[in-house]
Amino acid sequence: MPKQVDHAERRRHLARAVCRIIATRGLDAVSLRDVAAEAGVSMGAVQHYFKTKEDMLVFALEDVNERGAARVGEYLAAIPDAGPRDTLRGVLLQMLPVDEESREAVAVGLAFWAKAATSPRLAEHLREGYGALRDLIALLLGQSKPAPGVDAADEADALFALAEGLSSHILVGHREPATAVRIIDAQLARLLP
Amino acid sequence: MPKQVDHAERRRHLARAVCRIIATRGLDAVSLRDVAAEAGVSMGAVQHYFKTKEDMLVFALEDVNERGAARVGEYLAAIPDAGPRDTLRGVLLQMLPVDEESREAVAVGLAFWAKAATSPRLAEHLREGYGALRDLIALLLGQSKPAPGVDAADEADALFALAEGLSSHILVGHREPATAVRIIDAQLARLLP
DNA sequence: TTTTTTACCATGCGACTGCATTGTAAAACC
DNA sequence: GGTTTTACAATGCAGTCGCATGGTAAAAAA
Repeated sequence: MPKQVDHAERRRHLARAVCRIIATRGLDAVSLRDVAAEAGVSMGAVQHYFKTKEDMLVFALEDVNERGAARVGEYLAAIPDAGPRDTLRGVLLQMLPVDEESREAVAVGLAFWAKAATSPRLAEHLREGYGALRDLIALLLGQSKPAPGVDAADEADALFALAEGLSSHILVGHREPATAVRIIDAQLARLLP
Repeated sequence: MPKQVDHAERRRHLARAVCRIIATRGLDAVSLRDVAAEAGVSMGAVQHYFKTKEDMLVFALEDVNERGAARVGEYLAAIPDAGPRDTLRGVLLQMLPVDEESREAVAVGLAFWAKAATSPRLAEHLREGYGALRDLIALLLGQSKPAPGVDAADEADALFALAEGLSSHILVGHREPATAVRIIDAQLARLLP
């Protein structure tokens, strides 16, 4: 065998190149050649690590989801003594594209979301990725002593959809992050008086 | 000149073929040849009516937005004596993909929305298209005697983003329309007691 | 040392792309 | 009735695409 190589790490390296291209030039600008160039390897290397282009895209989606989950995990670990309400607020605000990293994550997510409308396979992968986040929101909401008559599951879906919609608006430049923060705070104030 | 032809009508005919392809196979499956086949014309005809592919896509976006606005207009005309609150609810529910027509509109909108993340020109077109709808929501919300402390502009943005997010979830099969209706009703109940 | 396996790289191929070009039939205009 | 203009149709072209193929260098396994 040739020089020992961390297979998974090389794949993540390529996945990040994919995400960078998606965030800057869009999903349909992703070609095997451009990914290779962006990652600084030859095209043969890309083919070596991914059997097909679709495999590469699916892996990139899983990777960006994992990184997003890791970010949320780090955030939660950094505020161990926060109450569920503040934690919930923090998690929701982390979904917004405010810096380059989160902007990229949201752009990639939106691109795949659109593609999932006509691809059941991608839709299933998205459900896996976003399900955990929605469950976390529902859990935190339930722990936050919501106002009477509040259905935790439905309201978690609502908060999730709201944050996603706001993220899209910010991403294309129609709204400012500050507006989204105000809206989310107003919503939390109504849900958790 | 050859047989007199309604130029605008022919363009709309092609635009609808574009939207059908986007809704069933995705935005990147749109090629001039496929559009021609879907519309039942030759490829030369498509080139005759649109100088470039991008022009065709932009026109298709404007057309689907116009049709959406027309639908809302018809809905409003059909319930002339409804109160602003019921009207608001009706408009929001019209944004959800419940039948084939609305599903197509949402799929096309989502596809362009994702593309707008990396295309300022498309982002501007989207803003024009969605701005009127958001203003309508804000107007209806203001007329509905909202609860004290409610910022009509922010809450219109919130309702808009919420309906959009829910629409995406329904579109990819993650949620049922009934869930979205429940969530929107709960939100309206909180805003307009 | 020989063999095998891994990690690439370079190249080529057929399919497809948007777009330009050219041709043609028909109807409005002079 | 000839001319011009419009509405297509057919074809060609350069470029790009995903993917298959074949080769090479290196290191683990024998």
